[in-house]
Amino acid sequence: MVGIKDVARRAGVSIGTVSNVVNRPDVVSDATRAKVLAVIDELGYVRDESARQLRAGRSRVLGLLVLDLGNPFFVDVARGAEEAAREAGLNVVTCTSSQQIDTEASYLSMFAEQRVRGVLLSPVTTDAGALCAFRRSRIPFVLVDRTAPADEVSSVSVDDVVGGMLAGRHLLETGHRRIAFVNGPEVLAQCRDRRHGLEAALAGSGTELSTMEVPALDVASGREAGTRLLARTPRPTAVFCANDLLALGVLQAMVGAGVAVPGEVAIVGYDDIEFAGAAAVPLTSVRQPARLIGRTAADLLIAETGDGEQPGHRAVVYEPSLVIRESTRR
Amino acid sequence: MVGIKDVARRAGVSIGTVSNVVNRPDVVSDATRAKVLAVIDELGYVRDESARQLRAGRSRVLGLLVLDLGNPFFVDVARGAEEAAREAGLNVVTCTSSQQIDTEASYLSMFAEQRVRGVLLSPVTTDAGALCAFRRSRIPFVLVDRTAPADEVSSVSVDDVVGGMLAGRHLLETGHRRIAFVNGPEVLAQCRDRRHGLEAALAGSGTELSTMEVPALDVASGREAGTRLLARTPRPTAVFCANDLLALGVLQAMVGAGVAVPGEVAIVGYDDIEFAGAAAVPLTSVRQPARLIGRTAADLLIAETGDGEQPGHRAVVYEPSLVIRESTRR
DNA sequence: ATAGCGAACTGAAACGTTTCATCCCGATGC
DNA sequence: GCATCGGGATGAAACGTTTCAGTTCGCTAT
Repeated sequence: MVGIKDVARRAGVSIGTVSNVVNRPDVVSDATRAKVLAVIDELGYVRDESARQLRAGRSRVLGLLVLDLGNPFFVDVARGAEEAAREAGLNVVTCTSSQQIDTEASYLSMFAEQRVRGVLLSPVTTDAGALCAFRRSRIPFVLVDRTAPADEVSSVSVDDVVGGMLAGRHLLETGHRRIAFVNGPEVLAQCRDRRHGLEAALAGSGTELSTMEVPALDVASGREAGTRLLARTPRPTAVFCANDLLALGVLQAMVGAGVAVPGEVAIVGYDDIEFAGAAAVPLTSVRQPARLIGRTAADLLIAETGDGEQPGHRAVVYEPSLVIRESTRR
Repeated sequence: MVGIKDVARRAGVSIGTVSNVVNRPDVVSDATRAKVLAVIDELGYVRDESARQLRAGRSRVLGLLVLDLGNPFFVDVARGAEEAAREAGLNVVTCTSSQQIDTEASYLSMFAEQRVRGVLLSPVTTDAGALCAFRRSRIPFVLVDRTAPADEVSSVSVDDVVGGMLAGRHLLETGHRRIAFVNGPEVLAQCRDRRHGLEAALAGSGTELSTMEVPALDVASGREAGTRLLARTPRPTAVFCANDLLALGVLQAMVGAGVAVPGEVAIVGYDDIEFAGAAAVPLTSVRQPARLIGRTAADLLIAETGDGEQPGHRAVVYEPSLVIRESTRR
């Protein structure tokens, strides 16, 4: 591998000069700069980021750890974060914890070893050891899609309780009194909060609510849940899913079994991913501003990693909104 | 930041011993090891990967650069690659070129600066400068979802010509004689090949084929293409899309306009992403073994980065298959 | 003529590891 | 009692940068 000293020798200048040509081209004379650049090109020199970073003490990358990249919601979050990072001259490396607490821990320690500039984290759970251990590394981080006391850490999230309530109220208004809630793992705060919101909306309405917890927030789990719901008697007249992926799965099961949606069963999803509108029956869904979340979180993080005075932590909470489509049309 | 020498001082041992505790615990006595580990825990020492890598000369990560992470097909490819990498004790950092040649170039040079162990690349185009420039870095790489002469570089792909033919033949067999092809940017080999396959299948059948090139392979572009197709007279009786995302968009436009699918217009997609089966009308699609592609590519790459004798390049080509669903049912 | 100045460049230290030759020392064999 | 051995620890070199205190040198102002 060709290094800076090969370039220096070949160009007949010192190592420091080559470094200057690369990093502060203005302090070196035109003639020298041209000569060095020519040699760099000739030798195909590429500077070694690890040496650079070792010297600098910190890197130019942000870590982003999300629950599931198979969920377009998080892909959009990632896009937003990348945009913001790019504007600040930083790179983002995106990883998936797959909702596994140990995968999360392993990626966090990888980030710590890389001396990442900061971390955007959509945590599986905030009270477990992995996060606490990471805290000790003193690397700044911002929680994504998850609230936290603002005196401890910044966070950007959407009010999931309100989201659950929006869905619940909408189902009440459309006349449903036997509702099933297909929820993801309750370790996830999102899932707990959405349930609480739903329950609050339904409270005192005399509605019969049954909750079913599935192991993963994906289409396959939704399909399975849908099949199980079909076997129930009496069958619920509406299904609220913690997630659009689950909702798409449930929908598939219904359509496959010849059950009319929304005629016999209404369905509400969550996230309003792009595919929700293109589904067998376009899905009513609780929309979250995914891209904005990613962007805001990255901005907050970048502000906290700045060398200037620390801006203090903030907890940004966005409001979700309900997008009504065919799947709950009366 | 606490370094190895802080640990050494505190534990009353040499730097080398601490390093041994971390990397080769067996060569150090039980007593010393325990003492050092205690200090590591107490001080919260995390080793600095950049220093480690600087010394080692190469990193433990593979770079993966795909065309679009918004496309679930590539998410699956990434999953496959990560699986394989994890088994080899390597990490994968995944990036998206968004089909922009300059974004691609920028990520490739980032990979080169990181001294990544190897790169999995789904290139925008193989004949442009970005790739040639990267070649000079001597970092091993494998092409993903793209063929190349096996004497130059390894590749893992699916036969897109066959895929296009499968779609074309199926539409012929289902009686269509006026077909529209909604294609992505023709700079992408995938798009060119699929068109060639389609044209080959239709050749001599007296079929009227019109091709429309859209700027991006996403749902929005599909929707737009669908709207334009609706305005045509006579309207095509079938639409083949270079991509499931496009197909979903076209489908949305059709359904939105009250055009019956497959009654008035049949639709065929490509990739068979999970959402294809859950669409408004379940999509007929050309399936590609996404996860297997990622896995195989990573395996090939890892073999090439091994220190042993070089295994030589290979070009793996998988066969696509047609999944027939409602959208082309007669 | 000389002091002073600034532009351009140099040389070496420092960053935090890993590795390897070396050293120490107690035990073993004769 | 002495040479040998080997487990265990040490110290320093090396990795490729960046940075910064110096050095050189041609110019300008006095």
